[in-house]
Amino acid sequence: MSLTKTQIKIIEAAEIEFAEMGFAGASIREITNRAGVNIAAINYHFGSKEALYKEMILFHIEPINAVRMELLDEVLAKNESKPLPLEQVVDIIVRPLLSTLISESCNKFHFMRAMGKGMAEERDFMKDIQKDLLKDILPKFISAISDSLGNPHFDKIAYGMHFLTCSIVGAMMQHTRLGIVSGGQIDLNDVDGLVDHLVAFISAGLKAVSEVNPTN
Amino acid sequence: MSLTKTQIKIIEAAEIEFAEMGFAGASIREITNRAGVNIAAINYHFGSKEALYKEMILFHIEPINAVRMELLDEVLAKNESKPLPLEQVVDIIVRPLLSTLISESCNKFHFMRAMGKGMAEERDFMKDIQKDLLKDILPKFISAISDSLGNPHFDKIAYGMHFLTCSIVGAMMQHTRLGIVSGGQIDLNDVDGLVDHLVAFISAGLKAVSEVNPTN
DNA sequence: CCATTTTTAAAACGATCGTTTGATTCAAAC
DNA sequence: GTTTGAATCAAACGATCGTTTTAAAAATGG
Repeated sequence: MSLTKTQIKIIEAAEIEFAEMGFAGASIREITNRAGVNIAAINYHFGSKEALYKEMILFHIEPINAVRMELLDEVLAKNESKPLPLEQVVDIIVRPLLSTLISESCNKFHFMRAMGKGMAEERDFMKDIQKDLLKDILPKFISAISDSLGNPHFDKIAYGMHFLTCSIVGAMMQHTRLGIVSGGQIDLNDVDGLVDHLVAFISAGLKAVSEVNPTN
Repeated sequence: MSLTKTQIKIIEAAEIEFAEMGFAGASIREITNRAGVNIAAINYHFGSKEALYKEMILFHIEPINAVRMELLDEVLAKNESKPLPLEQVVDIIVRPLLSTLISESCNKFHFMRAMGKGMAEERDFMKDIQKDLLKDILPKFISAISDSLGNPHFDKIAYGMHFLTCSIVGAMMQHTRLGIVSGGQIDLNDVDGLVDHLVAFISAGLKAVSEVNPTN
């Protein structure tokens, strides 16, 4: 689905409103006012508030997921059957996501927060979006991570993937807090610094999880 | 502030509604219906929807923070000036929280999700609650963690505390997803399993973050 | 240039929101 | 038993919600 200019204007306004108010708290009128379009434009162009939210997510994430898949397939092909270094797999999950959303040309801080909050929502249509986004890539990355960790007990993979998701969603949802806790010392636009540290955090965490109670 | 039976009834109903709908999406009428009280009861007993949310948080978290502080002071006293093992500090942050909220006598899954979502909100009153909750204990734990890590560059502490918070908030907010990603194999009531793995994940992650770019 | 479709516009829809009012019930104190 | 204050109740407050309707405007294709 290719989007018209009006649709993109609405999506950009929606990113701000959803980021600040969450899905339920966001106001259709606030979005359309900010976008400079009529109130009816959202229902005309998208069908509903829910559909607008979904389109906003897909608009940004689908290209990112395509890149992720391509990168993973590429390094898997290079490595044949050998397991990849864990850091490499985690990097492919994290870097395309954050470096796309935090770039000098256009910072998508609002979208990051809006999406992070959405991933935490429990409404049915939110879960459907999450399933749509993950159904193709999640199994492949779980498999690659499991191989990298030496195929530990499945519980370890489940715990690890859970914490990995929590870390990434949290880093997106609360990105601006990184500036606060650092007293302004960390530049929110320093995507390489963020990714390097987040990949290190997650990778080391996954390894440690896979080694808890090694006698079990 | 000690709470009456009616106030506790309302808070317990609010936990469910806030967990499922978020703060903005939660309905006063739904909460009071579930609690079996009149619509006006919330404003009579708490003053407002916001005040109810704040009281719900404090009701559960203040005792937990007291336990955390007591445990930290205790082990710090035992250890005199020596830095504590990192795992021990992280354990004191995580275990009192989760073992209080996930107990056989009363599972506070709803509250965990409600609070997790609240910590991710950006409304001013939410930020005020967060500051209230953290202002006494956060500096002490930051100091202890920094010591445990050998007092690395402050950026590492900032990144680490940020990811630590993301992991804990995520684990609370999305606790039920742990059952889904594990295909039901992980018991959501197994608080020791959750805490052991989460502490291992965070501790290893913190160490790795403090060692990123060791030449800098 | 006309016919057709697409897009925008103002206005109102019914529903629900958090809160307040004012009367009533209840329990404890004297 | 009376009084006093707290607690509960039904009802309504004004405001805002997402959505729909109806009509005008703009754009498109022949």
